[in-house]
Amino acid sequence: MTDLAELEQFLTGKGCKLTRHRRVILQALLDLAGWSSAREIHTYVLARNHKVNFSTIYRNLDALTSIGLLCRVERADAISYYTLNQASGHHHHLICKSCHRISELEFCPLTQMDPQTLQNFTEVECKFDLYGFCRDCQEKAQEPNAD
Amino acid sequence: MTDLAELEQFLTGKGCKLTRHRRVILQALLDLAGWSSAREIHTYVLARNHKVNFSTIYRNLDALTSIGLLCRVERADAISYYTLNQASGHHHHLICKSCHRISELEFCPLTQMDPQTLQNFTEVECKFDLYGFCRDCQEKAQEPNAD
DNA sequence: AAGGCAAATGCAAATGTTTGCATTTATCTC
DNA sequence: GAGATAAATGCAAACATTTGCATTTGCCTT
Repeated sequence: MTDLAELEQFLTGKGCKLTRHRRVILQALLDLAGWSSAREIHTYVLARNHKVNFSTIYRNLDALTSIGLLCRVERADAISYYTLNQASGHHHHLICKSCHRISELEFCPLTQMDPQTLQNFTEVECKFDLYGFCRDCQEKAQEPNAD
Repeated sequence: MTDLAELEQFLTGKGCKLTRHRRVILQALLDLAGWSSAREIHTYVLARNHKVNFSTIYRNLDALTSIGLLCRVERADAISYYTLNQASGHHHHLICKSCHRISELEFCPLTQMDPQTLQNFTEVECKFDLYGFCRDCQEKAQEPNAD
């Protein structure tokens, strides 16, 4: 989904109301075109003269994530980042602990697990992410005067 | 490790100082014998007349976790719980979204992954936990007058 | 035992995020 | 289109947790 009308249709199809704020937030996510924090999105919509409360941003990012419109990732510094979900569906992430670059992982551990190991738990959600140092950050760390 | 002396030896072996507070916190973890939150541990040590600051609790739980003495799990309600690490080594968890019961998983996705999918990331840490409803909570949800 | 140094601590303030509650808004039904 | 209803919002306060900085403490060397 790459245009506003399509996103809005998906939203109403899920029984969500189409508010002015939601439209502005979705447009921000389209414009920012990548991973953004709640703060960045808030700053962006304020700069476009839309007065929106911070908690409204959070509540909407949450709502949009639970209907599958957004993808949420928590970086190593504990700040959450959001992006419009590409068609690829359920997936996980590999996140750099230094530059915070996020890349996708096709692999989902839940599909590899023997059902009996789940001990009859139902509606199982899989929280899985890998944190390491990407190639660029390893190289930087080896330079003589690197920080 | 099930007694204080053994824990203390492990601590100093890792180059950590053996402070009064650390001893008290370790004893609390031994006494509480299961999963406890920072708040619960703080309350427990205060009740035993040891005045310890909250941030000291957090800093120590963090330090003890990074040297492998404790195991930390974040519940679905975003509160972190800690317990003394049993000998079993690296593992992950299955956590009930309703009663917050925590059970162990032998399975670690990182060991199942093709190295090339890690895109040359180094020092890769695996954050993996499953959240669902345990058998007991499913049954309770089906009772006519359940909440 | 005395002195020095790094690690640990107390305190207060800040972090990102969530929540309770009164008010507003979008959408549905007539 | 008017009115009803549930969802969405603004605001302020709360949440668990972290951090900066000055002070204290444990431990190593002499």
